Amino acid sequence: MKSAMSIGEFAKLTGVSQRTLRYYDQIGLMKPSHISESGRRYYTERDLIPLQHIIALKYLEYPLEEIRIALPQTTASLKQSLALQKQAIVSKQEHLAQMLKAVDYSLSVLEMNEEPDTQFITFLIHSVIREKEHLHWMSRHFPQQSVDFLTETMKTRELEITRSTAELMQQIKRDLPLFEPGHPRLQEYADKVLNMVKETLGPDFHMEAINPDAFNDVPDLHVSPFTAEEELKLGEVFKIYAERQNGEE
Amino acid sequence: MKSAMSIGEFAKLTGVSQRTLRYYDQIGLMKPSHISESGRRYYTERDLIPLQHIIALKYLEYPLEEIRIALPQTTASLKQSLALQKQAIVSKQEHLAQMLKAVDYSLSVLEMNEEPDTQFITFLIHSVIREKEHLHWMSRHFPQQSVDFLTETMKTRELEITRSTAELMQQIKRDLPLFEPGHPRLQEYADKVLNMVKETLGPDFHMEAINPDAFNDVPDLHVSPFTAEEELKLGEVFKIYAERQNGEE
DNA sequence: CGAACCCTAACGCGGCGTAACGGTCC
DNA sequence: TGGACCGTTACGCCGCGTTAGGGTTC
Repeated sequence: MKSAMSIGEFAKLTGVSQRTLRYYDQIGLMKPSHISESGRRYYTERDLIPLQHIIALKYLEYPLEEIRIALPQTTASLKQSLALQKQAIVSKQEHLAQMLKAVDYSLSVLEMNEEPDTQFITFLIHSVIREKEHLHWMSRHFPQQSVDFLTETMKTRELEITRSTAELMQQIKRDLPLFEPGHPRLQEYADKVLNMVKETLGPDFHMEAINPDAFNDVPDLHVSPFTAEEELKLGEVFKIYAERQNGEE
Repeated sequence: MKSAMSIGEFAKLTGVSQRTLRYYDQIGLMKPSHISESGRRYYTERDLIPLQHIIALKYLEYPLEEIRIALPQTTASLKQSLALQKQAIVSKQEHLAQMLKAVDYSLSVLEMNEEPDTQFITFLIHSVIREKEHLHWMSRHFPQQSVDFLTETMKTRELEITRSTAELMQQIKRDLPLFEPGHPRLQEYADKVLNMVKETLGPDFHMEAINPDAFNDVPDLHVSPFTAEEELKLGEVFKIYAERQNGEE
């Protein structure tokens, strides 16, 4: 029975640093079994148990203050506290899943082309950040049918759709300054955009059904893949596209 | 064009606090477009773009210092940096999955019985913390066949096995002080334990094949569901069990 | 006696929140 | 002129790591 250890020995035995042990002593979380007259801390095997408790709860990311409270707790409150902690873990997992999605989008766009735009990456990440708000906004302003269609589509084809949308936007950004709004190249892009919209929102979706006021209400203000100038020119492109469509019919 | 905003207006517009904007100014991460003679900060719409970049990278949990470096970066290094960030996210996810497992074990044990033991919960959490080391230790000292069997079993029946193991240990802890080592109740427990071992390590596993020295090498020292006294008494129980087995055959 | 250990005190980290106290704008 | 805004300065948070400077043990 090696009953009394110095702080150094105890630290080696447990893998907890001397500084940490002194800190736990200081905040009253765990005091050593004995303290000599000269102030030296001596630990025994009995100190292992509370320390292992602390390590276990720290692993679950309890703050030290909570650990102090939780250590001498009853079953009921322990259960409750663990349930809370579980909730916290789950929401962190959700957060991480979102982050992972954002990174994956960004990486797949970066791999796609030579000269990517940081603004574009930013846009992608923001579209993940604001995903929930966007959906909420849509369910306020778009027909329920379209929202359902989108949710369904996203479940299975999210990465694919994000990628091709991103690719299309990049092409538009590249060619927009090179051609007139009426040029076949840009008109083709307009057509592609509308097809993508139909693909994601369903064939029954029509832009005309949306109240234009809805767009004054868009949540993530000012985060767009396009500059103000680009958006203006794009507006012209779509105007011409609409006119030609009406003319043909 | 409302081009110049005070810090208050800009904060409302972007949802970023005044304190944060001043802090970003202070550390040179993002300075306002203009500063008046009296020292007031004025922001314009142009300031939105770098701020959105910052928000996006913060979302990916980049530290501010990295953001400052990353903002004017080339494609190649941006890609590399994102790949690193992805790695970090994935390992955090793994960590969270482990935490979740630990909490779930603990909760399922707490739900199982009336009078649970904090030491027992601690043991469960530590068994998750040390999972990898345990497996590594086993692959050094146990036959490969048994390790493979265990890995396979765990893939499908982990929670179930953990639960029943926990239940058995709790029963043992409860009855151990009440009976003599040779008592049928305790002998039955010994039998159950050996059956559980066979169930998880495979029917071909035999304790005698293991070098006793292996147990001087166990990684998570001193974290056991039993006290030293309990372990001693348990030793006697198993000794008697082994003698009776040999006698019968 | 000296090396190896121990002690306390104090700063630093990151990203702000939150006073406290005073100047500036309309 | 007064109230709403703005400014700087500085402490606090959390869980220690990391000196710095000195005492104790064998």
